[in-house]
Amino acid sequence: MGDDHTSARPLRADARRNREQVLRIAQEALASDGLTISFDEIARRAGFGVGTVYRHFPTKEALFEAVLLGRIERFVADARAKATAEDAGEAFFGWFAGVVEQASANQALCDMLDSGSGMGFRPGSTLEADFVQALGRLLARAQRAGSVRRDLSQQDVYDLLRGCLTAERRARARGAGGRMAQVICDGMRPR
Amino acid sequence: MGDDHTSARPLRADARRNREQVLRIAQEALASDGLTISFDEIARRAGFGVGTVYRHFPTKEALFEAVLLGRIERFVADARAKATAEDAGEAFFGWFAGVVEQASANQALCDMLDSGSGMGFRPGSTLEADFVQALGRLLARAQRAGSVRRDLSQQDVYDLLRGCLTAERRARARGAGGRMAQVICDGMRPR
DNA sequence: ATAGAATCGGAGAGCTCTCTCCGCTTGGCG
DNA sequence: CGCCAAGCGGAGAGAGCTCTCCGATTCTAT
Repeated sequence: MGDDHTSARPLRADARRNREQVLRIAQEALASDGLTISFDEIARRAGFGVGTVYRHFPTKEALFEAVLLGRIERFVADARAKATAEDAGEAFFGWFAGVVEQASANQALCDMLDSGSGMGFRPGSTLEADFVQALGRLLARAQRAGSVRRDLSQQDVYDLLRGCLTAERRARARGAGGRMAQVICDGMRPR
Repeated sequence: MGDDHTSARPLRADARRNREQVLRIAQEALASDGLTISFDEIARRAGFGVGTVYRHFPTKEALFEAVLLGRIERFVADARAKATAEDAGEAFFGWFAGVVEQASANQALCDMLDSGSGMGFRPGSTLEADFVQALGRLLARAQRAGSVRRDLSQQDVYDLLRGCLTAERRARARGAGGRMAQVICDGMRPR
C-alpha cells in the first residue's frame, strides 16, 4: 500500500517528473537485465537515492508490475481482438509469433512468463489465467479449422510458448533471431 | 585446489562414506531444486556441518560439477555413438528426444543447459563446445539425408533444445510430459 | 589402550539484497 | 519573500549466501 495513482492529491510537479524518470529507467533496466536486477541498481541508474524510489513504489514487485503488467495485458487484448478473425489458423499463429517477437526482446517479460506463478505473476491476480484463457480461445478455433493438431491443450501451447521464448531469446542474442517461432509453429500444425 | 580423487593417500573410511553421502544428497537436491539451491541447505539435508562439505568440495561450483558433468558427458558420448547409425534422421531425433527426456527430469541439468556459459559451464572447459559439436555432426548427417530442414544451424538446434527443455519441464510438472520433444522435432522436419 | 593424524562442526567474516527511518532540502501558496 | 508540507537521500537493520578457521572429536596404526 504505497502512494499509487489511487492517492487523494496529485503529486508535486518534481515528484511526478521523478516518478516518470524512474519508470523509464526501470523499463530499460528490466528489458536488458531481467527480473534479477536489484532495486538498488535501478535507483542508482536512475540517479536517485533508494529511499526515493521506495517512496514511489512500496516494494520491488510493485515497481516491476508497474512496468510489466501493461505489456501482458496488451497480449491478452490482442488475443481477444484476433478471436473473431476470418482465418483462425492465421490468427492463432500470428498471435503466437507476435508474442514471441515482442517478449523475446525484453528479458524481464521472458522471466515473468517463464517463471509462471512462481515469481512473475502475483498470486492473487487473474492475469495469468486470463492470458491462458485468451490463448485457449484462439487455439480452439484454430483446431476446429484444422490448422493446429488436436492433441495439444491450452497448457501445452502455453508451455511451448515459454519454450519458444527461451529459444528465441538465445537466438536473438547471437543475431540469429526471428525463426524459432516459425519452427515451433510448424511443429504445432497437423502432419 | 581441493582434495579430489587426485590426492596422494586414500581417504579415511568414514570420510569416504561421508563424501558419498554428500554426493547422493546433492544429486537429489539438485535434481529437485536446481542450481539456485544454497550450499548450506545441501549440508543441512545431508546432515553435516557446512565445513565438512567444504572439506570435500572446495567451492559450490566444484560440488555441482562433481554431480552434473558426468551427465552432460554421457549426452556427448551418446551423440558420438549415434553418429554412424544407419538412419541419420532417426539418430538425430532419437538423440534430441533422449536428451530432453533425461534432462527435463533434473532441474539442475536444465538450469545448466539453459544458462549456457553464463553459469553452468565453467569458462575454461570445452564441454559445452563438445556438446554443440557432437550435436552438429548428428544434425549435418540428418540434413544430408533430408530428414531435417537445411536452414537450421547447430546453434539454432542447440537453442531449440534449450527451449524444448523449458517446455518439457513445465509440462512434466503438471503431469503432461513427454510430448514437447515430439512437437519440436516435427517442427524441424522439412515441410 | 594410546598417540597423533585426519576429519568434523559451526560460529562468524564479509558480501549483497530488500526495505525503513529520519534529518535535510525544496516546491508552491499566501 | 517566507513558511511548511511534500519530497529526497543514504546510512543501516536484518536476512541470506559463500567460504574460512580452528578447537573438538574420531579413526587407526601400533
